[in-house]
Amino acid sequence: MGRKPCCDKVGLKRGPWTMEEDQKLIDFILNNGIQCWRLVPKLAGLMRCGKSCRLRWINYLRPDLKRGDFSEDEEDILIELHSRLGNRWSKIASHFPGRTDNEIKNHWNTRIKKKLKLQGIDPITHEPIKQSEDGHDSVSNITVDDENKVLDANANATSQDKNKIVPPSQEKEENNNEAILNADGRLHETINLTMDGECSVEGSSLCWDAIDSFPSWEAMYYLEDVLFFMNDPLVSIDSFGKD
DNA sequence: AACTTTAGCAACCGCTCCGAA
DNA sequence: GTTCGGAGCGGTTGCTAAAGT
Repeated sequence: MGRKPCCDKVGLKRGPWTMEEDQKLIDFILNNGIQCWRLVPKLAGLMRCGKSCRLRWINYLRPDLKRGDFSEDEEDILIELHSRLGNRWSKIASHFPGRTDNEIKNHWNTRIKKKLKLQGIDPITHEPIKQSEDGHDSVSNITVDDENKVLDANANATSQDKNKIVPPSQEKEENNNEAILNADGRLHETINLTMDGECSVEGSSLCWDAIDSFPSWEAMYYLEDVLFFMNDPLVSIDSFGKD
């Protein structure tokens, strides 16, 4: 006996969502919450499969989504995380509150891959691209001409050393569990970053593992503040955040 | 102005994981 | 231990707008 499909596809609408559909989904979830995605379209009066509703909500309709371009700092952190976690987009996304795995994946594939190649870094291995004799690198399709563009770009970027991308492989330490996220110049304490992508602060129970479980920007600021005060012996973590 | 190519993004597909029965 | 169903994930596709010719 074959497995039942996640939904009866006959008669279901596909393709881009309309504003009315969006509104129905938002109204339903805000009023009822999410118990079972399979039931959501039925109860919300949508001719969509539950999977489609889930995707639409997570990637587009959630109220806590942060939309807009990625900042330089976000890109740096993304590159760093990708070098450690690979294409585990949901794990990576859990470090970017308000960003979705889909958004991060798209941004990586359309922009950062290109950016790294222009910098002579292989976006898969994060190692410097080796040049073969015919003028093409051995890993991707970068040509000598592209390399010249890199040199030009670097020449123009000398004043932006702060944002210079260092291939993570060159800065990896012996202990892979330790990552220092110092993109903003303040967040420089040690964070435990496991191979599973879980992130936690030493001595604290703050930990998240997926987009849906990521608290909010407040939690991120809280984490940042905890990290800031951790060096201060006069401040107890237990008392932090209490009024 | 018309056509073609490219880039960016939303959405879909198929698979795996995990918990419940 | 096995099966089933729901949720989640990553790869891929397809549409649209912008850029180039």
